[in-house]
Amino acid sequence: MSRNTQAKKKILEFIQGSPQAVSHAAIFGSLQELCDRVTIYRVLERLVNENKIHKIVNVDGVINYATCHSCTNIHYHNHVHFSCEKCKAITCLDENEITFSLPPNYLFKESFFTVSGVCPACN
Amino acid sequence: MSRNTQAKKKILEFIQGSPQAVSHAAIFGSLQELCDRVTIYRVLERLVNENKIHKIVNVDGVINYATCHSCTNIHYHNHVHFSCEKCKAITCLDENEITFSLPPNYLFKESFFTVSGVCPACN
DNA sequence: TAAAATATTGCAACTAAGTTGCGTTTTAGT
DNA sequence: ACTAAAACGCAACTTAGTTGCAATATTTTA
Repeated sequence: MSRNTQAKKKILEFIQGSPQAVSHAAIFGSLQELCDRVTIYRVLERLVNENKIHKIVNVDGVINYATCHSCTNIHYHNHVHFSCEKCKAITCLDENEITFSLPPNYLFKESFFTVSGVCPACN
Repeated sequence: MSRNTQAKKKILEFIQGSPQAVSHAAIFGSLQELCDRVTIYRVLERLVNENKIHKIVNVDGVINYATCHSCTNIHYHNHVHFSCEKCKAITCLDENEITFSLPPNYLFKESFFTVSGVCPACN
């Protein structure tokens, strides 16, 4: 059973308090003295397994994390994530629901839709 | 001006001859004695800049490369890439054209649409 | 076609992201 | 408060990708 530790609480609060998706490096940078960097990786893994947060793979390959706003048990993150080239912010464009269909005999598990460019704040 | 070297020719041939997107590691594994691994990274960068190939960021964050089938000058890879959990193959589902619209004041540059799951061969 | 200019390569060393093993500490249930 | 299991810290490791620089290969042009 998963335990509600100090590190887990603080990390989840940090992600929930952020308007953007955050990377491991960003969490470690902000919560420096909270815990070891390995613990952050392990907490993030637990939070993903518990459906509290979800992963977003950035265009450079770095994994970022954001809270699930509208997910119950079934994860269906079929909205667009926007990655700004200038300020590096990764935001969820929830208004953009994407629909697509897989060809026959494909089994769906997860989807990642990321668009890169420049966000309004940097434009 | 870009030169057409041995390494570049062979690497492009290899990518063109592959039915799937390939990673740096896969290229290095197959073309072992062709050149240094750093050269592969640099050749891939050049091929991307010349619009001969395009990048696909896999769900695990590893970057893969595939040839551009239907691109002229403007890159618009708005089709779905499928990443198989079992055989690890990354294929282009060209039949799935995705349409979406960005909110006002967003500048579009690139898009990455990846779906993970199990492909027909492994299912 | 030989020389000069410059793009490309190999090597070694480096960074950044993420993982693993293991002994110790903390948490939750009784 | 006791105990078992979960979580932690630390150190070491892997994998992906980058950088600087001297040596080599490709093009250009004379």
